[in-house]
Amino acid sequence: MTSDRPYSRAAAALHRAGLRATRQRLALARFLLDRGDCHLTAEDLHGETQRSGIKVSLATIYNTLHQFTRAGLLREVVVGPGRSYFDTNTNNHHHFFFEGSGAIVDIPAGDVRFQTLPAAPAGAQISRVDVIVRVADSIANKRKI
Amino acid sequence: MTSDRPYSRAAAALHRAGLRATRQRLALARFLLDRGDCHLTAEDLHGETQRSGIKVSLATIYNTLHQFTRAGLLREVVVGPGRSYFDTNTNNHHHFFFEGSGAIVDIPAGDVRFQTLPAAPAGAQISRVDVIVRVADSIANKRKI
DNA sequence: ATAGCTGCAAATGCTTTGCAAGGCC
DNA sequence: GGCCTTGCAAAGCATTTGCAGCTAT
Repeated sequence: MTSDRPYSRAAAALHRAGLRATRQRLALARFLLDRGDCHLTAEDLHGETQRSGIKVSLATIYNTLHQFTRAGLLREVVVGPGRSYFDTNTNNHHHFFFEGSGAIVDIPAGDVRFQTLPAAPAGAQISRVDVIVRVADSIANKRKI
Repeated sequence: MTSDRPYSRAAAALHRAGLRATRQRLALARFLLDRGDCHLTAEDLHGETQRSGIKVSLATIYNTLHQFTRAGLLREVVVGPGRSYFDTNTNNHHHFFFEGSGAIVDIPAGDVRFQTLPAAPAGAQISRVDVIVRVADSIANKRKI
């Protein structure tokens, strides 16, 4: 099941999401799904596609990232104002955020277990619980947040 | 101890933070410290001061909010890209985030208890653990995030 | 054929900065 | 008086949008 060809994985994912299999979306899907868990900004992804000779405009990257997120293929992680990461790991898990470098690193779901969680407010239901463990790393100010 | 005059509370807080007690900072400190726990954007605060006839420029609001945050008088809460709230409650606690309306509401620290927390990565120490409970409210799209 | 996509560039929205004038200690 | 602050306006950055042309189905 994990041995599907990248091509069909990406195409299937798009099809499941009800999105047309355009050249750009296939390229981005393959870029994101082939790689293991990682965290990218739109800018990062744009840089990588360009370096790989794939022509996709930044606007399309943004649109596509949001479509993928809506389709459940990605998760958006917000750690600071004006800084959105898209996470290729959509399973339940959490994040370390390095305040000095601005990097984020996965925390496996099993490493965070709750003893108590609040009830959802009346008329609302919990859609997700995000835990961000902020850590102070020594490489302070390498990249300001 | 809670009966200090607002004036001295604000002035004392500034002094403790090593900030000069200027008219603007005193006004903002009083605005923020007198009010119970709440969550404001820079824009919110600017609107309120203006409505109260206090003249403070938006740039100064931003600078001051960050100075206060650095001094531990406020906490910054980030829930979406391009949306920073400043929280007047600096005690350990967490937040509900209403995806539909964009509102945030405190969760008392006691309502979230951990059974397991990950160890800090090598060479780093945990500075804070933020829990954001995202809830889907019915007022969807009142304010897009 | 046609509804849906893409790309560019311009627009938006939040936030920061540069610098002269003003105010606290 | 000297140095920190302020305010304005302009710059900056990440992200979104409008619209003409292109493309999967």
